[in-house]
Amino acid sequence: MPSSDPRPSVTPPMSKADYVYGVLAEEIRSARIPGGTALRAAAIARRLGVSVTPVREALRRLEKDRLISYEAHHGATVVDLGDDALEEFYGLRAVVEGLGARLAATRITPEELDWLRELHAAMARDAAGGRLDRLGEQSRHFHLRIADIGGPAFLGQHARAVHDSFPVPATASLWLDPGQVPHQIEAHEGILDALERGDGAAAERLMIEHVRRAGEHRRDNPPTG
Amino acid sequence: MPSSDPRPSVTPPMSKADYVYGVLAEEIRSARIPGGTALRAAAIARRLGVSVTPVREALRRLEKDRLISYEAHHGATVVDLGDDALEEFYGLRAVVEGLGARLAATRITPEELDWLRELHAAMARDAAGGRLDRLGEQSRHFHLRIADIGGPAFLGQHARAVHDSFPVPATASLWLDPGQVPHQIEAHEGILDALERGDGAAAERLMIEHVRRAGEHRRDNPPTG
DNA sequence: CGAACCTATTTCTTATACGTTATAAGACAT
DNA sequence: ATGTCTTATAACGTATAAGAAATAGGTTCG
Repeated sequence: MPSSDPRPSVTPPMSKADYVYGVLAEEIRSARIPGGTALRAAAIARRLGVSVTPVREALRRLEKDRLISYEAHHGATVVDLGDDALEEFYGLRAVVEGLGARLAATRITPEELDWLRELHAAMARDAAGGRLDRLGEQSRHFHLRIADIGGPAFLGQHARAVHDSFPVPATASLWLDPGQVPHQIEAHEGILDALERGDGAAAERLMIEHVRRAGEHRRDNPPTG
Repeated sequence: MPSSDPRPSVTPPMSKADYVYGVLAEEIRSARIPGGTALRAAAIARRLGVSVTPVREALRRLEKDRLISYEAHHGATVVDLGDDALEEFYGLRAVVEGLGARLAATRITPEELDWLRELHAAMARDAAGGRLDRLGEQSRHFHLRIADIGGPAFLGQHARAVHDSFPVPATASLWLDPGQVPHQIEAHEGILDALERGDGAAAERLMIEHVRRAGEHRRDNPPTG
């Protein structure tokens, strides 16, 4: 990955609520905590060595992320979404990130394009070298960066919200399938070319097809776990 | 509005956190609390007669709604979004609700279509009778219901999140402009016809055009506040 | 005169205690 | 024997208070 990621490398001291939120979000998104699991605030507080107050705040945030459902006086439960939701997830990602790509084509700067090209080259190197384990996370950065460029004020954050609101076990990543990786790399390259040409319509179409294809592959190849 | 709204008419006792959240969300979305305002938790707690604990939970939820921004040890600030965000907001709504309409065309039931037709008839009556003040809220139900029908498991909730994540002063509603109302009513009717025909492509196209047009009108007619 | 530092104040952040509600097991009446 | 009511328990919801961090104002040193 390029090193010019603008996020601060020295993170401010994390509050305990942020810490709890980060831990639980990662465990739920990676499906290490499976859907349907009941989350008891007191137990989480004991496990992470904090009181229940920051745990409650973390649970409220996860509820807004649609990763847990909350019922008054009953507790929190990790959401359990079926195949219908999976199809909607990829359909929504397609149109949202497609819009981001279309807008990005008209306002991307050479520096931003270089950053994406660098990231893409790193992915191509990893793919050629068989280092498939990093590709999923790098692809996430690729997609969300384009959405941020196309819609820095509003769209990018919503694209991130959509992207992070669906629990996907790591074993379900398209990028772990050696037969699929070349096609994905090629799709990314086509999108980059469209962005460089300033061809918003093509960028949108290619992004939509790319994400839809990922959804179809995910549907036909359920996670092994 | 039709009376067959499936939500329970007897609402469970609202928690204080829900109460605080509801009050603040309404005040921010209606722009009664303008963008850039600093929100102090203790002051809110005093004003609403609760302690800071439920206030903090409400603020965390509003942060996830992107109605406020939160900075550690500094406090919450009502978001202040510019014209760029406005354009992104309507663009995002267009593609998300367009996808909802496309999916809805293939799975809408006669009962659901009847409900929408009833709502539409009520809007047409109010429009003809000059009762423009209700149209904005009714239109919100119209759009979100279609999204819920098209994507009941996932898409509908995200459409709602997008719709509610942008502060729009009541004075900015398209539906208060008597010159625009007939066009909007006509657009809704065209969408309903496409849904009835099961023509997903047309429903998506019409919904996108409808929302985009609303965004353009909003851009050319800033709120009078 | 300006910049850096210290301190007082304000506000957020967390922990703890108490009240409230849901759930399930057991007793009682039918 | 079954259905309902009672009660015990466990979990959530809220208030309060103590602790931590950031900001502003004044002071001191260069």
